[in-house]
Amino acid sequence: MPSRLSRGELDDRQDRRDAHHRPSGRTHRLGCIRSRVVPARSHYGTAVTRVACRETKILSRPSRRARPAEDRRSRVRCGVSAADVAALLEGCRYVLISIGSSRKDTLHTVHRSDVQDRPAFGAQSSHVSDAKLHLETRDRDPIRLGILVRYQQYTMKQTYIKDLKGHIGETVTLKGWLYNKRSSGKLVFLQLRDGTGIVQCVVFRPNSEELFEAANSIGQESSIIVTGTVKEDTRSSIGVELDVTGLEIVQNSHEYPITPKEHGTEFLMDHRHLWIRSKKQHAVLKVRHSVIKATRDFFDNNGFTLADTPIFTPAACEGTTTLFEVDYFGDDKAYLTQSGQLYNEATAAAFGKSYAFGPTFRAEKSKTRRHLTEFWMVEPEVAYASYEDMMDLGEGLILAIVERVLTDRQEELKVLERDIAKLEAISAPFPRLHYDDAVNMLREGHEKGELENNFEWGGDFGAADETYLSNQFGKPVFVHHFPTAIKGFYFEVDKDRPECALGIDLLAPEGYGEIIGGGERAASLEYLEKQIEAHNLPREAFEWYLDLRRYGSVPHAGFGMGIERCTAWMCGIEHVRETIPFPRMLYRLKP
RNA sequence: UCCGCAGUAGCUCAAUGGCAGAGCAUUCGGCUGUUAACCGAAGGGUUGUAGGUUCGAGUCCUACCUGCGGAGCCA
Repeated sequence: MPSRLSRGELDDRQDRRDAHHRPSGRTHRLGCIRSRVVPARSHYGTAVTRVACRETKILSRPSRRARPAEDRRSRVRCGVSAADVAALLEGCRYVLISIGSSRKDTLHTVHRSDVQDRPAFGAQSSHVSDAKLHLETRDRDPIRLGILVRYQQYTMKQTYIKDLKGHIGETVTLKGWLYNKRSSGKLVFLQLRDGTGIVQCVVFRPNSEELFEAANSIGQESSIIVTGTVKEDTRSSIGVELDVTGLEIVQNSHEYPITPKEHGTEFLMDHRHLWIRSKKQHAVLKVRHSVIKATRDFFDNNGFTLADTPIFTPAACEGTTTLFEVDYFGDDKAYLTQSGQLYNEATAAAFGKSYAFGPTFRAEKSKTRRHLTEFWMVEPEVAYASYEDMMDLGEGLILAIVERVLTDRQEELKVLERDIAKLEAISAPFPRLHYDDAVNMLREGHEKGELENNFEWGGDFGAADETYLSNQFGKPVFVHHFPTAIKGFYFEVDKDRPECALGIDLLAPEGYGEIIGGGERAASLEYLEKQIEAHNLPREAFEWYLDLRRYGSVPHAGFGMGIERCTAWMCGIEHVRETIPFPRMLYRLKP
C-alpha cells in the first residue's frame, strides 16, 4: 500500500523531528522515544507513521527469510540488510520497530531484550507488509532498540472517534466496525464504531455512485476504513459527523448474530465474544478498567508494593470453602487459589505494605447475581496495622474508586443510565457498626416488619440482612467484631471478648452486598496452632505460615475487595456477570 | 444441593386441546436526514429430548436435558 503522505511531507516531518529531539541518555526505552517524538495527543501509531513512513520504501519488501548479520554493529533480521538499516538511520536517530500483524506487538516488543531472542518475525499476511528489524548499536549513539518500520494500514494518520471534535473541517481516516446502518434512496448512514466511540458517517449518492453502492453493501460489524470530512452537526449525539469521501471494506460481515433488537441473557452470554462490542457492555468494561486503574494507583501511591500470590496452591486458605482441584503432575494435587491472603501476610512482613491483585477461584455452587466462580480480587496487607486501620484504608480505597469513576467515566455512566447522585453521595466517613449493634438493628427491622427473618446473634448476614443494613445509611457501611465461630481460623480476637473476631466487612449500598472482607490476623503462634487443630486443617501445609509467627510476628491486618462486585455497584447493573469480559459461572465455561 | 420459573423461525415473543404466527435479522424493491429509521415483497419450523393421555397435543401428564431467579456460602 503506498504511503499517503508525499515524500516531501515525510522528509519535512522527519527533519523537524530530528532537529528537536536529539538523544541525550545512554539508554532509550520506547517511553522516552514516544515522549520526545510524539505530540501529547498522539497515539503511538502517529509516531510510527512519522518515524517510519519514509523508510517504508526502503523496506517495502519484507521477507520471512532472516538474513545473517553483516556486521556486528547492526544486526538485522527478517528481510532487511545492514545497508538498508544504515540508510534508514541516516538522519534518523530513532526508529520504532513493530512486529507482526497485531497492534499489541507494536506496543510491547520494543526493548531489545524483548526482541532479541525471538526467531525472525514472519510478518507477512494479506494486509501486512512490515519489515522487522533488530538493531543493537550504531556509532556512539546508544540506540538499543529494535524498531519498527511501518504499519501503514494501521498507523497512517489514524484518528479516533473520541478525538473527532478537535478535527472539525479536517479530512480524517477512521478505522473500525460498522455498528449499524440506515439508508434511503440517496443517503447511507453508517454508524462507525472504533472502540473509542461511535460516529455517524454520511454517504451522499450524487457524490459517488460507487461509494454509495459500497456503503449499501456492507453488513453489521463489517470492518471498514472510512475517510471523510469532519462536520459539526447538532443532530449528532457527539456533536460531529463525517462526510464520507472514501470507504475501504476490510472484511464484509454478514448475518451478525446480535441484532439491534432485544436478546436474552443466555443467547448474549453464548455470544459474549461479540456482545462486548455493544454499547452497554463496552461501557461496563470501561468502568471496570477505571475501577482497576484507581485501585492500583491508590495502593501504588500509598507506599504499597505489588507482590502477587500463587494461583496454584497446595491447600485451602480457609478449609471450609470449596476449591477447584487440579492434577499437578500426577502425584500431587493443587488447588486454584481462593485468596492470596496467607501469602500476603508473608509479603507484608517483607515489604511492610503489600498487595496482590489477581484472579480468585471459588467452586461454590452459588447461583446468584453476586457470584462468579472466577473473579478478581485486590488484597492489601499491612504490617503493624489493626482492623481499624483497615477500615480507614478500605474507606480511602472506595473513595478513590468512586472519584475516579465519576471523573473518567461520565459518558459510560450515562450509557448505563446510572443514577450518578447515588455515587456522588458517597463520602467519608463511612458508618462503622459493631456486630452487636448490627444485630440490634436487624432485630428492630424485624419488629418493624421490614425484615422477614429475626436475626440471632452468632449468625452470618444473609443477602436480605446486608441490604437492610446498607439501606439504613445510603453509603457503604463497615461491620466489625463478627463472631469468632463464623470466621476463618486466622482472625485475631478481641481480648476482652474472645467470642468476637476482629474481622471487618464493608457492605455496599443498593443491595450490592459485601464488597470488602478482612480484618486483623492472629499474631500468636500458640493461638494459631490451636486454631489449625480446631479447624481440622493439615498442620504440615501451614508450617510456612506458622514461620511468620516464629520469626518476627507483628500485629497485622488486611482485606480483600472484589473487583466485579465493586464494578457492578459503580455501574448500577443487576448482575456481576457483565462486569468481567468472560465470566465463569456455575454452568458457564464458554466462550 | 434445595425451592420456584422458563424452553416455539437466526433473535425476541404470540397461539381456549382444533390450519404454526408477528416484529427484528437475512435477500430483493422503494424513499434526500435517518438515528432500535420507515414502506412493500420473499425465503425461513422435527414447538428442548423421550414416553404417555386424547379422534386430535406447542398446549394436559411423567421423566430427563438446558437455562434463569432465589436460598445456603462468600468478594
